[in-house]
Amino acid sequence: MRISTKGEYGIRAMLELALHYREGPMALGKIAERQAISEPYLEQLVASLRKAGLLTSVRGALGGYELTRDPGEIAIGEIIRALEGPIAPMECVREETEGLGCENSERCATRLLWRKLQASINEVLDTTTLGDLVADNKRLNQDEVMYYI
Amino acid sequence: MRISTKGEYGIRAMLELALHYREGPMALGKIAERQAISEPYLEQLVASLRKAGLLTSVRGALGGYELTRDPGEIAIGEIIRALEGPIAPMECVREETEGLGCENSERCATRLLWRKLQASINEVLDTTTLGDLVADNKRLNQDEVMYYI
DNA sequence: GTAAAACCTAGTAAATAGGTAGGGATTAAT
DNA sequence: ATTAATCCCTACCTATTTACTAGGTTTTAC
Repeated sequence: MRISTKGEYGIRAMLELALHYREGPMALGKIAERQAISEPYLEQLVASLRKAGLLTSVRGALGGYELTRDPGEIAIGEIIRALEGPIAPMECVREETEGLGCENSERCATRLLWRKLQASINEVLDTTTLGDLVADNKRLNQDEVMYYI
Repeated sequence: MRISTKGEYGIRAMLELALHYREGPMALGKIAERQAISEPYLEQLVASLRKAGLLTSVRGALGGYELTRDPGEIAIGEIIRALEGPIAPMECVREETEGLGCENSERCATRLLWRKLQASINEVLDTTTLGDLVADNKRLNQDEVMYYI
């Protein structure tokens, strides 16, 4: 039950962009530096986020990345799914492959448990937005400084 | 965010024992057969469950395993933790290593998120017991047959 | 004493995680 | 027009974890 560095770095990068929303594109090198993440690695993650429509890029000199929507409109769940795939504690509750692999899934007690767990995780990740993190960060630090893990 | 086969198999094995609670020790071979799990592999998982005090063994011929407590008193979270370690979506919210690794964790907005997620997962896993799964199984199948994933 | 069972340790193949390397394409500034 | 900065893309690599298998020892009912 662990979120990998993909999800972690992705959220940190998106939070960095959220803290500088509407300030024009931010270069990947700057994001990587401020968040102490390997730039070429972050590049791959950002590519997934772009394909998922969560951010857009501006190419060329002075280019960079920016959020496509207001931070308050971007749920953490979207970021996690873009980077780590569907949120499912067990294969049998993954929407894409439902029904496949187990014949009696409709009468399976443990599957009910996994569903409950999945719903609980989704609830947290889909009701929390980048905007919430920005607000929390402001409250915890009283300035623009962002402390990362 | 996946539970591995350790947790899955462990829960299925424990549920099998719960379905036959107070019927005397059940041989590992029988559990493995009924749940279609590799017996030598299950052996290792069961060793962890025994060390965690969730089941006891009876050695020798006619031996086997049985739950140490009533199924209603064994939370799913205990089983998962015994087999997969502490439940923590991120390293920084693992009780054992709190504070280590990150200096500003007390002012970290993303850590708040991980805490919320962790609490949500724990809530489900610690309020659901093997007894609940037994009841669900009975309701879903109206007999002693157990359908597994 | 024999068979059935739990117990224990080591090894191993495949997948996943967490990167690195190196080049190509696009564009602002000069 | 050139340069420098930047995004874009693919391939590769290493360590760890996962999910087992193999082969033995010990205990106990019969």
